[in-house]
Amino acid sequence: MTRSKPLGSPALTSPAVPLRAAGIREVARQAGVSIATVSRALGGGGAVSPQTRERVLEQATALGYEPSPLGRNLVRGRSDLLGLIVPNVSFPLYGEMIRAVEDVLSRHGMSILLASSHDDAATERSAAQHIMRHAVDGGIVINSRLGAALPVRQRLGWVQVASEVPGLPNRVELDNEAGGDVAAHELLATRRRRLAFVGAPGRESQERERGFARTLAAAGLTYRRFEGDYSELSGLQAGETLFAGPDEWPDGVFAAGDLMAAGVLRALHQRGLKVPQQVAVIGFDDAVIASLLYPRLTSIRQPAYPMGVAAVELALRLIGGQSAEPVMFTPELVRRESTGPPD
Amino acid sequence: MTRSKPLGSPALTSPAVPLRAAGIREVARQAGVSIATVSRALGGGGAVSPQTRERVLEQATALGYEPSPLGRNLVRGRSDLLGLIVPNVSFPLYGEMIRAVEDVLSRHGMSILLASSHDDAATERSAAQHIMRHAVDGGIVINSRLGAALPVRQRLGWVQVASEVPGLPNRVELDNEAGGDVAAHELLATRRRRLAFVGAPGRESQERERGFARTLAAAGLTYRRFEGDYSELSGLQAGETLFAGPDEWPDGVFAAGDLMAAGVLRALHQRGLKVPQQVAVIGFDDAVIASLLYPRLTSIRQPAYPMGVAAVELALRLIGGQSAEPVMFTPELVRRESTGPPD
DNA sequence: TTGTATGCGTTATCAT
DNA sequence: ATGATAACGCATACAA
Repeated sequence: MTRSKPLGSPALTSPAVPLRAAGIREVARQAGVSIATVSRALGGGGAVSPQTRERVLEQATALGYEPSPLGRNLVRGRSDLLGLIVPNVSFPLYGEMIRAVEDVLSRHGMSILLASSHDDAATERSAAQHIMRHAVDGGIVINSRLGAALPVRQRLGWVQVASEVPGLPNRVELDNEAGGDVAAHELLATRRRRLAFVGAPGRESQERERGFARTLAAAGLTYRRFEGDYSELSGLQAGETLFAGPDEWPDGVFAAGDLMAAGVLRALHQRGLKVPQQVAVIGFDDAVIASLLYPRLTSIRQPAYPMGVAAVELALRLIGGQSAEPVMFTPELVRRESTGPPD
Repeated sequence: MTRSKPLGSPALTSPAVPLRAAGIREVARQAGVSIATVSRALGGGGAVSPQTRERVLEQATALGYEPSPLGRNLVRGRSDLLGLIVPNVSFPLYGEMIRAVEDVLSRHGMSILLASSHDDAATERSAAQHIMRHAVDGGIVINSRLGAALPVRQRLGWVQVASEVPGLPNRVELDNEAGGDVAAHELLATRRRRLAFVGAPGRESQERERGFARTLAAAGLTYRRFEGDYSELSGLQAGETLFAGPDEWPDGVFAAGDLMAAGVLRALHQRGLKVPQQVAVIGFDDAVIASLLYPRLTSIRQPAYPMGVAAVELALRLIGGQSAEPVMFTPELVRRESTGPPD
């Protein structure tokens, strides 16, 4: 990347508007009332005579007055802010969740304070502290590495989504095992018998494999396995390994992530194998890329948006002092072009 | 998606820790000093005797005290918050920018307040107001539809990235025209002569096309064009249209976005045309998906992360009262498998 | 070095 | 219906 010389516009440094925005007292003075009345006229709380409210509103808009959230929050004891900690902002799945959180929140007049954990415990901890320094009313942690060790007051209304540390009371989860189960069923239903699994480190992949393995075992089948790291490259390597020799190629592959499935597809292209005629491939997550691949990838959908919605609602309920219970989501198969009858 | 029954954990409703966190007075009392001394001991501002500081710190940690950001912000007149308005959180390119902003910000002890504009002027306006209600020190707007009409006090240190409304003094831009130019050069260099452009509404696509057209004109060439909407589907339709008849197929296509390029690739697959042997394809943005496509897509890279960094730094400078000038970035060609010598 | 006192901008309580 | 005033939690100028 290159940063060329600055554009021709003049440097911007000095303010173009009054240094100090008008405060409540100024409005009160101009309107000839007390600050208490101004607060009532605007806040909608108490009773104010129509003509007084009229005058106040008039002066308020004239002076461009808007209540300071700082002062307001100070006295109310809350900030209308919700913390959100995600492993990686630029990962599409998390983007979906963020979008969900934001959509719900904006309906409640709240905003979201964002931070990343980079899948690292220490970073997550400092992110949480950072966020709490802003007096958020609550928060959501996605894929927490810390779990209960999070420096968070439980009462604040913090919710964990797909936490790496299970067992917390206030959480939103995905039934990964059921996902693996569905994948196995789809492959079996399309008459695949020589199966392979491409996994990755971490609890989620393990759970997906467990469901996969259990269903295969029930059908009297085993499978080959390859350990990747959720990257496309590791999927490519998996594919190259699985389809190396001339003997006994798998005719069905289940990858614990769409990126790895993409890698497998690429290996298959390079070997000149037809998908799904010769080999069926199933991914996990159903990220946007799934439908962009060639052929379009069948995947186990992780309902990111609904999970995000559930998480905020849980947090909001907690903040409101209401009771709340954990929620479990079940993934669903999204059938596309990479599975189907063989040959 | 399915939401199954709640998990077995007990409902969580009542606080597990002291209702009210210890305040500065409590610490002062326990340490036997005044609140002013506590403030100094912790804030690092004034001078405090070592033993006093010792005692204060001791009590502070013992009581689990942490200064309220609300009170602090109120008196300091700033919040250490930066607003960030993006069109769509789940769009990878914006994800990159968000990541950049966050990385830089965290180094300055600041946090980011996020909102989406959904590429809609009204939504953008309300998002901005929402954000400003939290007394942010400044902000960044990506792809603003409002431009100078943004309800933002210039002095606050707001920066616009790739604004739809040009001419603002505090902005970060991409030289789209140069990008189109580079694309044209790459196609010409690989001996393509029957070219096509797939565009979309908006200023950015126009600029990219302008650069493309100018360079082709200089070579005495024209091109066919198709108007899409940045979606894969529109790219697919473009491809189907361009390669419909038996006559005079293009041998090089430049799409104003990677998604549309993906659509073109798919159309080419369906027609059984070889890329790049028969047709070369170039996308724009170099989003993550570019290298996931088959074949891997050559694209004009929009340096999202560096642009994000530049934007925060600009904002930070503005907030600090320093002068700042607009910055222009130049896109670069990322050569992959979808271009190269014909046949 | 430490304490006192004031102010930040608002809401809420209590009189009037 | 309206006004005076006390918080809210902290930082800081000033006095000691």
